[in-house]
Parts: sequence; C-alpha cells; structure tokens
Amino acid sequence: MKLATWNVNSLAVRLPQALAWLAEHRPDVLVLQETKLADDKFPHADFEAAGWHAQWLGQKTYNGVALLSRSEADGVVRNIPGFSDDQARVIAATVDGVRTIGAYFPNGQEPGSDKFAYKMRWMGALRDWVRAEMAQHPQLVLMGDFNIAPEDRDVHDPIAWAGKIHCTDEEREHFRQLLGLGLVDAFRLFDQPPKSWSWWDYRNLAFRKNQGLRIDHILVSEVLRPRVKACTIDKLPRKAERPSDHAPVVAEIG
DNA sequence: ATGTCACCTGGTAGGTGA
Repeated sequence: MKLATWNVNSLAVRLPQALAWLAEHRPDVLVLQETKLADDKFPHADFEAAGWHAQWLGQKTYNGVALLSRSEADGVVRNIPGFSDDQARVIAATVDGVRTIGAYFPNGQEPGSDKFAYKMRWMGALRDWVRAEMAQHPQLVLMGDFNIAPEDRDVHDPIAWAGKIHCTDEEREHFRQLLGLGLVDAFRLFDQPPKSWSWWDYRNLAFRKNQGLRIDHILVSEVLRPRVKACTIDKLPRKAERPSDHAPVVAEIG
C-alpha cells in the first residue's frame, strides 16, 4: 500500500493540486495538514466525487487536517484524546488494517516562546497517546508535518539553523522519543540523495537554491518496517504554479 | 536583509502565522 503526507498550506487554494496528485499517484492514504478550513467548508463532495473517502478536522484560518483513503476509514479519532486543544492538528483512522495517524505538529515559532512551550506540551501528549495506540494497533504509521528537522543532515545550513526552531535539542529529543516507542523513520531506511528536503521557505528563492529542511516524516512501527519498500519526497508539486511550500512524502509498504 | 504566501479584520492597508 501507498501512504503519503502533504502540508498543502490552504486546501481552499490547493484543492485542484490535491485532486490532481491523488489521481496521478492513487495512494491508499493521503493525510493533509494546514487545510485552514472550518469543518463546514471542507470540500468532501469533491473528494468523494473523485472516489475518495474523507475524514477531517478543521478550523477557520489556521491548522486543520484531513485523511483521504481509497478504502473506508474506521475508528476515526480527531485530535489527541484527553488533551484539551482548540487547535485542529490530528486525524487518525484504521485503513486496510493499518492504524494511520496524520499530525500537524505545532510550529513553535521560537525557543522560549509561549508557542514553543505549547509545542513541547503537545508533543508530550502525542507521545503518550501514540504509545497507547501502538499497544492496540501493532501496524501503525505516524506521518505528517512534524516541524522538526531530526538531524543536521536534514538542514541545508546546519550552522545557520543551530538552535533555531525546528532544530533545537528539545525538539530533536522529542523526535527521538517517538522513535523510542518503536517507530522508525521510513525515509532513512533507504539510501537517499543528499540535500533532501520536504519544505522550502517561500522567501529568498529558497526552492530554486534548494535551501530547505526535511520536516515532514513518515514513521512506521517495527512490524511494518520489513514491509517498507520505498520512501521518497515528491518535489514536483513544489515546482507547480502557486505551490505549497511543502512537498508530499510517500511511503510504499508491501 | 528578507527577495513570500495565505488569511483575517477593517477598511482599500496592516497584522499574524508560517
């Protein structure tokens, strides 16, 4: 099966691109982040007309997540159970026997800020919940926009980014704790081209100069690990007219 | 140093978030 994650930075703007990408790649599951749509504005009819099941959790202006699947999605969970949150960041469901969690991690803005503290709290709650989910569902995938570059090789300029948001020791420690639950970064199961990024700032001609970060990830549980056949970043949508600043990440599981 | 994009409010620009 094919699983994918994509931060679309407004589904109102990117709906045509999302539909085109789905039609071309036919993933079994695609999770979206930053839909930026209130629930009553979510274009479920457009997805359904194209043959996709849709689950979503949104809010006006900010955040918002969705899960699109070819098969029906069961056991849908919206946001982290037990963690009171007015931001729409998590959608989870079981599709074809695989527990699939789509997450939009907080950006965190700047170390020491209130938003950074929220990011830490949110990641702690996510970790505890994912641990419980894994106990129930050995076949589990956690994917989305983590807003963390796990290692220096995931950063175009590690010196300039040292200690900055996405690259702090605290964020990287949280990423390692997720791996410590028994998850593995699917992208690093394979030889990859150096300077592989999933996000490029809209500013400073960053995409043209390939100045980016790898902050979008697909983590798979240990039982799925031997079944992962490939994991790639699809840069093509980043070259389109009116692109999202993120590229889709895709994993193939046999 | 910011050469961007998307969204909102309140007003035809400015602020916020990423």
